[in-house]
Amino acid sequence: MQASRVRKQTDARGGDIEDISFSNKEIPKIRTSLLEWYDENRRDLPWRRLSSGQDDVHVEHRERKAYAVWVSEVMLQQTRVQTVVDYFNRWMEKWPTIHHLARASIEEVNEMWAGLGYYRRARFLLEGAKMIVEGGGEFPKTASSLKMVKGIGNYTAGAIASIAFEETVPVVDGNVVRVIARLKAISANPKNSATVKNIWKLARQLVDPKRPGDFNQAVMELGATVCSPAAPSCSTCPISHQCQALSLSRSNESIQVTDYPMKVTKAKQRRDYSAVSVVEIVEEGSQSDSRYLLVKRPDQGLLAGQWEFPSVLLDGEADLASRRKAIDIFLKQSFGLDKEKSCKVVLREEIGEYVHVFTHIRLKMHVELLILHLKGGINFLQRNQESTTMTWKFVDNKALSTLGLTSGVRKVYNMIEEFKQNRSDSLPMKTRKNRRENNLIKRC
DNA sequence: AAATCGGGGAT
DNA sequence: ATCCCAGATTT
Repeated sequence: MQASRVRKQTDARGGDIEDISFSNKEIPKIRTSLLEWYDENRRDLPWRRLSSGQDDVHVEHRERKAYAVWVSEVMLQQTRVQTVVDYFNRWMEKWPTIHHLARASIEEVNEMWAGLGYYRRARFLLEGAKMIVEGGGEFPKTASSLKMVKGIGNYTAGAIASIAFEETVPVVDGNVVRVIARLKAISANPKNSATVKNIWKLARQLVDPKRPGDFNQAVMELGATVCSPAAPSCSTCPISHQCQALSLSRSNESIQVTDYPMKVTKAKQRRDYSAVSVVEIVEEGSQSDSRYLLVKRPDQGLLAGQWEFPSVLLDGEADLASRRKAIDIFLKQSFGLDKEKSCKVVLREEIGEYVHVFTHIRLKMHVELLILHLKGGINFLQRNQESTTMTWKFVDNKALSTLGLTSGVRKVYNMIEEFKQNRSDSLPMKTRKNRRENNLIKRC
């Protein structure tokens, strides 16, 4: 009892955050000003074209909108509007309704999502679509029933319910936290669960029962365009008169609007190191059939289900010899490529390093290009693949440039392309051919 | 409560 | 470099 009191979150004046609420005077002002502003300033976004409101009575059309809102909201989790637009359009073109999506494969979905990040979201979307369609096809229409679907949490449930079905429920995302923290000058840690709970309570007070979907979008739109994290445009803000952070900043020089919400320091990333080998197979005789080897990552964990160049996670910073040894072992165990077999190394060269930064990992990749000449060609790998669970495929140059790839793999491929470009610029064709045939070919 | 899970744009 | 984005799930 005592302990929980001590930890209780407070607002700027040291008061109890649970005592903060919107008065009956400010609520209608905020609703009216915000909706008026939103009607004038809302961005024209693809998922808004279908979801304008309450006047469509046909169930089918309404559920079509709900599906579009669902897809957009999941894509928008921790992801900027600008990034989502193209992915959303491609997705809706391929799977216009939940019934189309329910028939898709996880492989198709993964490729469509490639580059967008947080790949669990895509898997949950597919699983949710199958669940709904196979369970009778009725789209869940309330926030509480929506939350039963994997990948739909508090925010997304509120967003779909209010935008597609006009349920009077709030949403709280990063924008809403910021807007409300400033409106009420809440200096408590915004990551603290008690603070989050109370911001939900405040958002619930505000949401306009006449236009819940538009109101929720208005708050988020304000947070994204006016009440921004670093440089809010208070002079153009429609609810600046209700903003306590702005008011405090005017009466106290040591206070700024951007002090709200409180900044939370994040943990440093773990440091990982990997050896990446871009394996290019050159078939005997036909130079045009040069192909790259891609392997599929496990369907759980980091970058689940995504394709990548063969790579090995290293113990730490490793020297060239150790990295090559690790790659050799990987290729032998996964594909039976080893010294006894009749393959030739046409080229093995270090391309460079690339540091890829995730939210919680800082991965330094050592990239090499490994051109192999196989007498049996690609079929060689086919025969040796039975002993492993590794899923792999070959992709030619053209396909690689259009394929859905994660950002890191795309970057590595660009390094390879650049390397090859430089090499062919600096070496005449004749020299290249001679060097390959006379000097660089070694036994594995 | 803390860790996991991407990627990119703005500063 | 750092922040943070229309977050959710797992541990």
